[in-house]
Amino acid sequence: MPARSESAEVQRQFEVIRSGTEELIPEGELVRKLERSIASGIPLRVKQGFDPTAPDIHLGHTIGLRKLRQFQELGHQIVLIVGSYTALVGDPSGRSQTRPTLSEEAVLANAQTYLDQFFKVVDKDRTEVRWNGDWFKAMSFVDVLKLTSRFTVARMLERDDFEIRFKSGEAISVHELLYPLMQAYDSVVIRADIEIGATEQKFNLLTGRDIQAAYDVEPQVILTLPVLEGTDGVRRMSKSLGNFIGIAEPPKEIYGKVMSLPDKLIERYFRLVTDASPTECEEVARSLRGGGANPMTWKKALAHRIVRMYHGPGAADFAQGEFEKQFSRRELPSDLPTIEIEPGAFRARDLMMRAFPNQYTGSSAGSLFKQGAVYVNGERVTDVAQEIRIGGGPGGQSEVIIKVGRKIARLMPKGLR
RNA sequence: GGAGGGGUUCCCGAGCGGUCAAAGGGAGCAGACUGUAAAUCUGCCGGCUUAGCCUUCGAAGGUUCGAAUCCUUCCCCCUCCA
Repeated sequence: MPARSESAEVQRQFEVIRSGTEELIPEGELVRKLERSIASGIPLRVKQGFDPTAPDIHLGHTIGLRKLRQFQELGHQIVLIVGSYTALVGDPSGRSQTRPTLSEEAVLANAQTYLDQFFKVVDKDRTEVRWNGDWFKAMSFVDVLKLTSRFTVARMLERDDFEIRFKSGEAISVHELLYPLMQAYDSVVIRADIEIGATEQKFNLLTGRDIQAAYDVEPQVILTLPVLEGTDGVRRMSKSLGNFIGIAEPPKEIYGKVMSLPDKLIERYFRLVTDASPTECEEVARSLRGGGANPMTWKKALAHRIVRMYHGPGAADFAQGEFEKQFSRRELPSDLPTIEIEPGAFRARDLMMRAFPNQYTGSSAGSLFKQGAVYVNGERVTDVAQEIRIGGGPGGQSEVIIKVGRKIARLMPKGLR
């Protein structure tokens, strides 16, 4: 290949890699790695680690996964590290508290679910999956001492999370200090050329460079990506905060959650978690800023797009149709959850609790009645004791629709139909 | 090892013998308004067979008619000294 087209290719790849990133450190090293890779035909090894602490991949994770996908399309080798051992420590990043450690079994159980979801975004056939337990399990205490001697306490405490916790008097367990070193050591073992992660991972990623150098491995380039805000519009998307949109969630659920996002996140979501081109994103931004367009219109397009990416166009159309039906026209959803119940007379509150099993305690259900949140067959019911008859006898209804806030369910007598 | 401070309901944080299921804020849920947006206002916010009762203030004991509040022991966290 002539030198000119090689350098053009380096330039092209560099631009793709840099797009959408927060930081790329150091850029010069990336250029050199790309030059060497393109000249030799040996792909770069691009690493990202995941701790299988909770078995749901959400849109926040997809930012990194989509970047990995880009690397695959550029012909590079993706290495996914399943943090089977690091999960036992718990990443202190962005934490104000020590994480509870998970049992080994729980970690293994989560990992498979995780991988299935990874491969909705990255190409499974072009991915190397490594479990870091494979090497950590084999390490002796002497090996651990060797690793820990390569880093100093002062440098570790420079790290923002630790510094804040330390100064504010929060507990930091010694084993948490090991986390960045473990992640760094992963990079030594797999000889990572590039490691990607969210911005809060910067310290861990940089530690990887130092530790690699200490083990005579060429340091990795680090690439950080923006952190996605969750459905509350403020805090980072996270399962434990309950503000996440999981890619394996049902289409209607994803669509609905996207619609509940604050308007100010529409453009950001388009840019960070959809396959919209930069030109399209620009158009969205212009339209929103211009003030002419109803933000809801764009949000619906966003919701449709995200559902389509993970469940296909049919599901996206369905979710949109259902949304319009249920929330715009206030009609019943076509897949109304139905619960069969033995015929008889019920107090309204008991019936409501039967319609939404395990969701309410007697007290919370009672207060919802008081607040006028409960509708039975379209009529607001405020008396918890109001009698409702289901099925056979006189006054017995063959179908009762109960609506509580945004939730809705149908009760039918057993044996009918 | 020594000295001191602290552990309160999902989170922060008041309370320091009865009037405490425990102020206030945040989060959450619901109602009004709406576009399942934002802002605003209102209500709920331990549980139950709900004008009453039961369980809660790190754990276990104890004092008292009565304890989140006092005492004892234990567990945990932090600060300073070594």
